[in-house]
Amino acid sequence: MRPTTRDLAAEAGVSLATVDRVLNDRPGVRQDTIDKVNQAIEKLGFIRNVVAANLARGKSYRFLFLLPRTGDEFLAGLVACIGEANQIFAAEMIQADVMHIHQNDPHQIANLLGSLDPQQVDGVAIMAPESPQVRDAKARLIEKGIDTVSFIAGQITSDHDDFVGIDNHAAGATAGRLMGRFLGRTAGTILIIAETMLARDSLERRLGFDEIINADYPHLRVLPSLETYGDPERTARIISNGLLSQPAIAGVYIVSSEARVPLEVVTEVFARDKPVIIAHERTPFTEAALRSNQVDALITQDPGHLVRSAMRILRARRDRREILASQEKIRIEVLIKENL
Amino acid sequence: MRPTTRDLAAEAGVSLATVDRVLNDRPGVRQDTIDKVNQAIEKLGFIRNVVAANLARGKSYRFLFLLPRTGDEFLAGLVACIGEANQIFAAEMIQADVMHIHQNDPHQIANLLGSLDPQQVDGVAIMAPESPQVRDAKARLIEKGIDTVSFIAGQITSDHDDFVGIDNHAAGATAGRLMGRFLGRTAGTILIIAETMLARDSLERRLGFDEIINADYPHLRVLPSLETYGDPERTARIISNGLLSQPAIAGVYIVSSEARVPLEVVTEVFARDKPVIIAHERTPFTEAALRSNQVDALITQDPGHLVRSAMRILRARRDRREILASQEKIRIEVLIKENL
DNA sequence: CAAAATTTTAGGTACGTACCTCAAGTCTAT
DNA sequence: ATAGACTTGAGGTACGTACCTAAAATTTTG
Repeated sequence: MRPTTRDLAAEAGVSLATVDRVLNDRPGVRQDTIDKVNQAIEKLGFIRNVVAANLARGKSYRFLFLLPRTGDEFLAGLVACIGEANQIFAAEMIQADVMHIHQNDPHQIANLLGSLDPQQVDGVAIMAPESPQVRDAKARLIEKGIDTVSFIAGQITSDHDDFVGIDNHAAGATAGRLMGRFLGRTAGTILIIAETMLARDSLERRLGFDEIINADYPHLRVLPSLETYGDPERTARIISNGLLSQPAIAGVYIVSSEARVPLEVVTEVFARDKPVIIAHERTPFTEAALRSNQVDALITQDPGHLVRSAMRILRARRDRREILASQEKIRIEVLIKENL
Repeated sequence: MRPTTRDLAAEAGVSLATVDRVLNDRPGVRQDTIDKVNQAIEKLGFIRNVVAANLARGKSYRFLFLLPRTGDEFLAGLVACIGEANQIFAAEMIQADVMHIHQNDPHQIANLLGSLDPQQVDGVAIMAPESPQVRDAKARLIEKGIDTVSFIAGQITSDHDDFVGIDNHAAGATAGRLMGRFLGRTAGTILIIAETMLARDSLERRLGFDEIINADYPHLRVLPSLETYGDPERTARIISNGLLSQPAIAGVYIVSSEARVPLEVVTEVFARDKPVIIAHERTPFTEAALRSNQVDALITQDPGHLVRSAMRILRARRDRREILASQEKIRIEVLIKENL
């Protein structure tokens, strides 16, 4: 059997109360007594039964996901995954809620973060572009005792803030490599479509993509990014324009996580002589597009894994526990028709 | 707050003891009382606190992984993952051990399974080729009250036996598609190297691979499989022979999970004019080969995920709980240099 | 209708830990 | 030496559930 606090007390030659004080960093214990207990912990290989501890504390974890308010399918999928994760984690008394934010209003995000009550929320996963306001608000949250992680987007604020998501530079490079290999000796230009290049993720993906194409595929030329601003009409217009000025389009890389509108437009415009198309994220739409050969490959990150990972990391920080890095590493997945 | 058994008892208008009998399927409760309690469960949305229940029961889960005795790197990685998983799951009183088996001796495997004591082991994850003996032994284990899952290899015995691993037909198809696309218009033959084609996984991979190549890449021809039987010398010999008779080799697909020896031989033989090489599983060796461009792509399954998934499934079956399918689905991953 | 069988209640203890109080012990400084 | 501070011990209750016993209530059976 695993040693308990009783065994610890006996081994260290102290009372249960003292063991408890040491384990929970309570004051009023002399240093050498602390050492004695720690030695006993070492010797017995005592592992605190977190589950019993949380039961005794009546503790539960309440986390919050702050997600952008757009209605795209990737986000809808994320919200669904949070619901599923709540089911799994219910047994461990973990519960996550979702709040939506205006992505382009850092002030509002900062205000919302500022208004969070440590009594109500234990940790927040924030999916928002980096900005000084948000960074400062995060720092204040941590001071208040609310943990934060950057979720999918955004940057690493400090040691207290993990990033849950993929390396977007590598994701872009992966897209670039696949584009290069799929095109083989075909020469031509590559259209890049993004919602906005102001987002750090899009920028990094593009950089990674360019790096590979420029280094290894000199017969391909990457065009300047077309920005859709999420507007279907604008998307149709700029892609058509892009085509007129650049007829020899061999590939299309859709950088942003919402691929639906760009894909629909591209599919319509290139009725035949379809270029190689690579997009991001798995949604019902992109999945169907992959099945029907409209898209050649998807670069994705598993939304379920993202959500569970964020929740596990937030919980581990609450418990002052280490995480298992290998489990929390979010992989850059490559999806083709065959491994859907 | 989440409702407790007390709330349940109050709501159903019965005592705690009766609630307990209903929850744990103990005898001595009239059907209409059972119904009353179940209605209260529905109404309150009662979720049993599994953690408190296990604490009260003093229950722990002891699982066993039966793995082949070969010394390849993929297996070594698996064993390491089991160690890591033990760390994670220690808090939930789950512990997994490893035993090694002779892969080609179904009799011995069956004997070992037969000797397991339900008092000592709660569940077994078995990585072994399918055989009637093993199938029967599994059935007897389930009767004894020990749960089983087929792990990576082997088949689905019954409803009581989940399979933890990838769809090998789809994995082969994925390899086939990548091979076809990477080769582009290059014509030639494709060398298939396997440890043995007697293993169902290798067979399925090959079938999936052939299906794609034959359907979509008529300028490529897949050669008969070369079987290494895990013997380095034999590997070198048959690959050299294969080359002599088939000079126009455009691609190499290494089907088995141990790619090291075949890769070393292939790399040596094709000093220049390297074919497209696709292999399976991520190991220190294959990872290095990918980085140094000796390999073009790896089709992998995440060993950490495999192990954790097997353990979660076995635990869920013990608890008579449902699993979250989306979390337990093992993905067929595509690894290239850029998304390692 | 009474006896027997079944069902239900009421109360307890336990799991491993947290957290509380009160008393007793041990220092340190004057 | 003694007050005041700090340190430790002993005991308790609690978390949500499991599981046990004895007795009470109800139903079934002859």
